[in-house]
Amino acid sequence: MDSKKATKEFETVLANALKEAYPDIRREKEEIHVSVSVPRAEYGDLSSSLPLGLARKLKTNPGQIAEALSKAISEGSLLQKSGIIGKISAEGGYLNAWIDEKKYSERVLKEVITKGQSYGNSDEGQNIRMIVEFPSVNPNKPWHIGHLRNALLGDSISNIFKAGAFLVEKIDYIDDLGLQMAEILWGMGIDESGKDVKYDRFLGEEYVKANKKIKEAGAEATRARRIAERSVMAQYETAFSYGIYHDVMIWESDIIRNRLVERTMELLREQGISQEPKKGKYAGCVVIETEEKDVKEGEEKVKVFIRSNGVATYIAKDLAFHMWKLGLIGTDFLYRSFVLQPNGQTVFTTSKTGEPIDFGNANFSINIIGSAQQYPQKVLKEVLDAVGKNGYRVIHVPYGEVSLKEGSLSGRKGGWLGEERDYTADDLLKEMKLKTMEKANEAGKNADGNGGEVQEKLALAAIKFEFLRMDPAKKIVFEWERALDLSSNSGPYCMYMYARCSRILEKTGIVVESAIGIGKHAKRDIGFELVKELSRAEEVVSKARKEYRPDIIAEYVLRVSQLFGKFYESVPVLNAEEDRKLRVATVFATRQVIYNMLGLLGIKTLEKM
RNA sequence: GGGCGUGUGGCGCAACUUGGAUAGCGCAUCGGGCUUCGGACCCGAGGGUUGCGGGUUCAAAUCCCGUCACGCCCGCCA
Repeated sequence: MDSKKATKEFETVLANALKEAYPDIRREKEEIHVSVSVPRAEYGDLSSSLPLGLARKLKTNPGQIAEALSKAISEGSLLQKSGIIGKISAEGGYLNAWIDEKKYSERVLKEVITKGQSYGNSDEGQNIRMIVEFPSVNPNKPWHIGHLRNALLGDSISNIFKAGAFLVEKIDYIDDLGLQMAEILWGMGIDESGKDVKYDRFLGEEYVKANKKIKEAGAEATRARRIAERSVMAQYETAFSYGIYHDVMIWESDIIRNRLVERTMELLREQGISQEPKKGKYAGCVVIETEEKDVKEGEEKVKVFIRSNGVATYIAKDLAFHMWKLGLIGTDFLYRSFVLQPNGQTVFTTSKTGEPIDFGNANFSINIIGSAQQYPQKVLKEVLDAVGKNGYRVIHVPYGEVSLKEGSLSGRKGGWLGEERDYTADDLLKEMKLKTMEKANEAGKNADGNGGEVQEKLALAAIKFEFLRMDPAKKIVFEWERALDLSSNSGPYCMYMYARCSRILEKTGIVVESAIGIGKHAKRDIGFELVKELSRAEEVVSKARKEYRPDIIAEYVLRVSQLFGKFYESVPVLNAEEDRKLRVATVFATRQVIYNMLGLLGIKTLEKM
């Protein structure tokens, strides 16, 4: 019994009433559908503004139309006995529907209890294969809080799609060839001979040489890879501490070594998508014309894919990567285990030696990439569109930058380096643990009775909830004071409500399954409000999936928790006289919904805290 | 110059895609509530011309046009 069914029933009644009362008027199902909403409690459980919409057409005032429809419903006995809508009334141009509390409560609670951990899931994905790419941090620095936001979004969106029966592959792209890696090697002491030539020229030459060497799997490339792998291993320690896991990492050096770029460019040339200007500014490059005009130059704007020195640009490598993701180009990638993750699953990596595994070949890819990269992502989509009319299969989920009051977190400038504590994912977790510990001591609880596990989970919940509860599009200005504020709008708050549910259930001794069918009074109280909210889970998760927005789920689980908080204070469960079993079932279902929804955010619950 | 995003009580956010009845939540402020299932809780109060100006509509935070502010992007970089 999800909320959609109640809405649907109401819509059918409305459609039939319309047919009865105004046979000449035609309204699309969709129109009736959008007129239905959830009003304030005093106006019932569902409300339709249909009469307001018809007023103009019928040249009658909305109140009369509502009355006429209401009359048609009662006289035509349009409310079915087996249905869950018990009453409909007309008021101020609206038609309001009241749900039968007892029937609805029983059906909703039964469904939650029966489905358990899969409540809220759907099968809309039909086992479609998809990729979520995140966070693809360069292997030359620790994850800062901006990378963390990316990773948390990617992880949660993966969960949300898995809950929709999609086959999700979590991929991390490791750029071990970029300038940043070169800079590191440089810093670590590359031969600086050649100082007699112009410095920029020397640098450029070295860069070309480095790219060549990598193709040949030369010594420097091996060294770069070794350093990068060590760095990624360290970054993954951070990921693991946050419960973030991947399926496979794709290394840029392996994309180059497997000649994916060349093969992609060949394909583009064959299809006449790319051009090779013989003269002018782009002589010697391989370029693709874009749809827009370059205002400054007054000529066609082009994107360079292969530079005149023969080296592929970022966009070319990214295109090749996506051709692979979508199975548009063959691959000889070999994989080996990178490390066994704490969740028991191995994360694989592309490698020079290993075995072929069936990664990639996805129907679509969701890329969690900062909104600053919307332009290159758009170009990528356009080119993919031209190649195989498949551009729509790349979905860019842009998220707002995380910055500091004093400026950016730039890796290059070291903005992530703080004075006392860094703005890294590691330090944030450390600080949050201290904070939850402090809070526990204030409340007189034994803070580290479980070897710090409780504080660890609470700290993770606080951080994850804080980062996921707002629309990804919004940018975040990070401040320690606010980040460490454990207010009521938080992960720990939801966990607290969950723990309270657990506590009650521990004491009831009722077999929950038997609670069904025994609700006698199911009054229109806060408990019913709660049940109605619980019924929305699938609808909510589905919306979050459609919009790539975990914040919708955070908002929902917070609402459920708040309603439970009120329920808990005002309605006795253990000492209930009439509705004890129904209330126990409500508690059980609430606990399940909080568990499932927090799970989608990557947050683990605690039985006691 | 062009593109994208954001703008909602002092602060942080929700509602905008699909226009509906009194714009929700938290923090902060003020005032209440532990003999009852866990106080990391609950109840109440004050605080809003939804950046600004037009338009459409019976009805606009929501749709349209304009405008302002802030951020990001528009390189043979990555």
